[in-house]
Amino acid sequence: MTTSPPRQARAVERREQLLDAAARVFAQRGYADAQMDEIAAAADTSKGGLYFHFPTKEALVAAVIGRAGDILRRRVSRAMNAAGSDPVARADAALATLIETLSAHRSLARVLAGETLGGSAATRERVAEIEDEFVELIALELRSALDSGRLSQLDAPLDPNLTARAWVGMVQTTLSAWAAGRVTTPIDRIYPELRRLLLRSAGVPLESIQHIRTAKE
Amino acid sequence: MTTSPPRQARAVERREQLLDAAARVFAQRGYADAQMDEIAAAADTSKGGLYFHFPTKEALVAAVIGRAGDILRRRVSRAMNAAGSDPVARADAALATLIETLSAHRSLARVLAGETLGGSAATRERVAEIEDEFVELIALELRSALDSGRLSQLDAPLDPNLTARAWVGMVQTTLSAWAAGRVTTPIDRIYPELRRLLLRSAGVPLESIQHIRTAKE
DNA sequence: AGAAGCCGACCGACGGGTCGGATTTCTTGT
DNA sequence: ACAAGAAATCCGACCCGTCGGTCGGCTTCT
Repeated sequence: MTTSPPRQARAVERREQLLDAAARVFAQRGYADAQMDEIAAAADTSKGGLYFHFPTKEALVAAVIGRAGDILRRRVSRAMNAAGSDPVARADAALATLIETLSAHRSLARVLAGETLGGSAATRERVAEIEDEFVELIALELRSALDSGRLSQLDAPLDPNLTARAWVGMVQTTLSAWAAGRVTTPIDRIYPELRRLLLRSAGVPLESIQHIRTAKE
Repeated sequence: MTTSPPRQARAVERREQLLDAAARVFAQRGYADAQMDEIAAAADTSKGGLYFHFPTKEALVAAVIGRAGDILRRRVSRAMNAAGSDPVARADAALATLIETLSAHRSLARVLAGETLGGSAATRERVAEIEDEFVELIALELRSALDSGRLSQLDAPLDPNLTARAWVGMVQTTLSAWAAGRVTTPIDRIYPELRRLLLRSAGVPLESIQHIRTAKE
């Protein structure tokens, strides 16, 4: 997929540094305005050095996006599993972790928010896929929550996929606006607010909403 | 088309045609991949002709985005005013109109969804501003709904701005996924679902949710 | 020594933008 | 009505700056 299988620890580490720098530059300039020279400079190397690790610019964004997705996915699923088996608690953990992670690494948030768009159609596709993965992840929990009967008091059964998508959109848009500085509310006030909105929209009884898990990095 | 139309009107009309073509191409190719030659061809003209009406590519996207925003804003506010003074009904009308309009003109949806990103930072800024305008529009209704006491039974007062932003995000993400074909649910099933989610998240009593306004252009 | 990693001057396609004219549309004088 | 001319609109070959990408050689590890 990349230039060569990086077996040496050193190469892996360097690669990671390059990805960090690339993520920063992409996040702040956007794909089109980010030039390979600039990324190389940001990583204290040269264009040649950069091209030793990544064959094309396209491949570089792909790697950046892929890694961002991996990081998020890994953290979120770990948190969900740690949260036990209650679907609501699991969904809650997912939300909290998402907010934690994205707020701690703004560049990650911006990369996923579309700053990397503008590349090829394939790039846009990749970002959309990651979004879809999260939708699927949430939809799964929703379905099992529905089965467990915790939200059964609703007038009509909700569509798990649509609801999950709407939730993801809510969180993504809000955090992206926050990352861009368009929302001045501090994150620790954003979290409970979003949490209430989400749970309430799904018809989770208010009692279950009381306990607020404190973010822990 | 046969006789001589008013002088200025002709230019305006042509400009409109060019914007239509540009919107289509931008929507389907994205900003970077859309070349001026292609847009010109899509409008049955030449690059020179295109440049007669728009000084730069940047200005062209700006115009496309601006018009998209104007169209949406105009339709939505008209629908809201037609809906009377009840905040919930007004918000509902806004949602319905948004969905109607965007689903009827996919290119409009994709332009606003970020297919035009990848240009300069100014372009991204412009799209964000339009989003902000809608957030403000909704937040206004929310505040007056709060004042009217229709959602007062909640445990804690909700933040109008944050809630409005979340709503906009919900709708935008869902419709954008729909426009890209990532959601197969037909729009007429998306609408009531979103509607329920939104209203419920704000704590609107279920009784008020019964009446579903049928889309009418 | 040999390989892995790195450098940076250089190349060349690509596409935004220009420009001198062609063509159409409107105005005006008769 | 008609022609002359002016103004508006359009055409497309060409220009040229901008990066993504290459490559031969240099440096640093094993």
